[in-house]
Amino acid sequence: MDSNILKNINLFSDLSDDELKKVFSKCSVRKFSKGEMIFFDTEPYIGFYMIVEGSVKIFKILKDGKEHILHFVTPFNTFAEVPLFEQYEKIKNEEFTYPANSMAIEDDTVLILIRSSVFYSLIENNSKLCIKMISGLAKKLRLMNKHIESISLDVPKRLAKYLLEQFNSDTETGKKYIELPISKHDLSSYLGTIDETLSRTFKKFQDEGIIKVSGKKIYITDKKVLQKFASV
Amino acid sequence: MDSNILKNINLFSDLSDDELKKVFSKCSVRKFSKGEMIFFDTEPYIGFYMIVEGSVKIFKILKDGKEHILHFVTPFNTFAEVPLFEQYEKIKNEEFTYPANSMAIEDDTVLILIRSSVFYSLIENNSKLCIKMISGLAKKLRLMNKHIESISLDVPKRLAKYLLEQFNSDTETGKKYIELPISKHDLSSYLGTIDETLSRTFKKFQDEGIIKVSGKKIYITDKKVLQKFASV
DNA sequence: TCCTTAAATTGACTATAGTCAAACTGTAAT
DNA sequence: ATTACAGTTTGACTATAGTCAATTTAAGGA
Repeated sequence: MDSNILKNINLFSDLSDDELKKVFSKCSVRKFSKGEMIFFDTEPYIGFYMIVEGSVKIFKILKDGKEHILHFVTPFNTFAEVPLFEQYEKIKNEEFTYPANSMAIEDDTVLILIRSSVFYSLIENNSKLCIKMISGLAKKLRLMNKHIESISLDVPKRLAKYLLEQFNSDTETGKKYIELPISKHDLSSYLGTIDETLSRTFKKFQDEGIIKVSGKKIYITDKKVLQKFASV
Repeated sequence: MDSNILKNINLFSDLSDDELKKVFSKCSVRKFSKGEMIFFDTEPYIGFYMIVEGSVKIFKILKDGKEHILHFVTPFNTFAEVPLFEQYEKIKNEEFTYPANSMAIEDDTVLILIRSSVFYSLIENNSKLCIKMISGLAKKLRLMNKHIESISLDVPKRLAKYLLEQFNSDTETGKKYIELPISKHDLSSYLGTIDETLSRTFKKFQDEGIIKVSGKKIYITDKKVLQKFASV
């Protein structure tokens, strides 16, 4: 594995080969297996991560032991960049912790760690990189806005929205089904509900002839009605 | 009103006097009265706003007419910067709309509009400004994370958290009460509930001797118990 | 001050989704 | 094939918060 993998990361796509090599020489690459923790919200912040392969969930654990999933992150995206530019001094002094927990949810999840200090020196006089960074954060904000919006809806609406998003983001044309990229348990947590309620909602949709569930494959049999459910 | 007011805006605090004058000459300053709309989520995006005086709410309207408040914005902060660096081409062609609605919630709310093009040219070779921008977005992301986390809690927890945040952010020391900066109706919408439930929750806290409500003044009589309520 | 309107509160009821416990299914390992 | 286990589903019950309607309180204008 060499510095070329960094080219795939959106954030770094404008860097020169020299810069890429320089950055790469200071990065750590690590492979995680399914269920392995990447960081806890109790440990000191040292930098952000990029996903090369696999996927990752970012979550909080509530006092009753329940987890609440904030994001899923997929290849070529970054996570845990939020604290980077906050509390500059505190990060330097290792007084700052990660804002949430993070776990690999697939085997062979390959991550690259960019330490804060490396990124600081890189970004200092590179306004193109800055602007990439801004775009990335803006995109996250947009997603979170959507997430907040949908949380105030009822569970069927939330599920319908999620299914349609997956369906529409699937690039393959003509496909009549989606493959859930995450476990149903993680999906309930992401949708802000519990396994039982999610299960019942799937059943409800199935009974109404809108979808057909077969494991992680969800056949969309009546997109129109699903859209009607999802419409706020 | 001259270009010096821009100095108060966090984002611009590092600009030179010359730069400030240049920016200011291209800005529009407008005063809004309470309840006046600033933009709708249907109109083309032209730029972001800064608050000099007053305050603003950012919200979505659901199909049943209910509004869901995403943020409150207070003086010296910016809002609606999210689309700035997304869809660069689309913004130029005015194909992009504001992502939510925005309304002044106080009389004499003074706003400055920075058009996208002005900001593009300003940020191009100013990495200090870029970094400020990044910090601002990062801060918003952090707040939204908190917001998402709290929405999954029950209403008493959400209210307790909100009251404590207000209480702790109040700089005046020794103050035993907080003054709600927004209407109770807006508060319910922000907390993701409705007026009746908020009212009952205030009453519950009052009956338990934790707070004393008198209009917008909320006396915190038992901070410890309130904290216990808020603890996730 | 009264009058009008908006904001806030209360009660009775309903619906939605969470809890708990049990049963079932599918998959992977022996 | 058998076992073991995690993941999923189902049922009965409960709790939380939303709905609707009515009332009370507060606030702003004439």
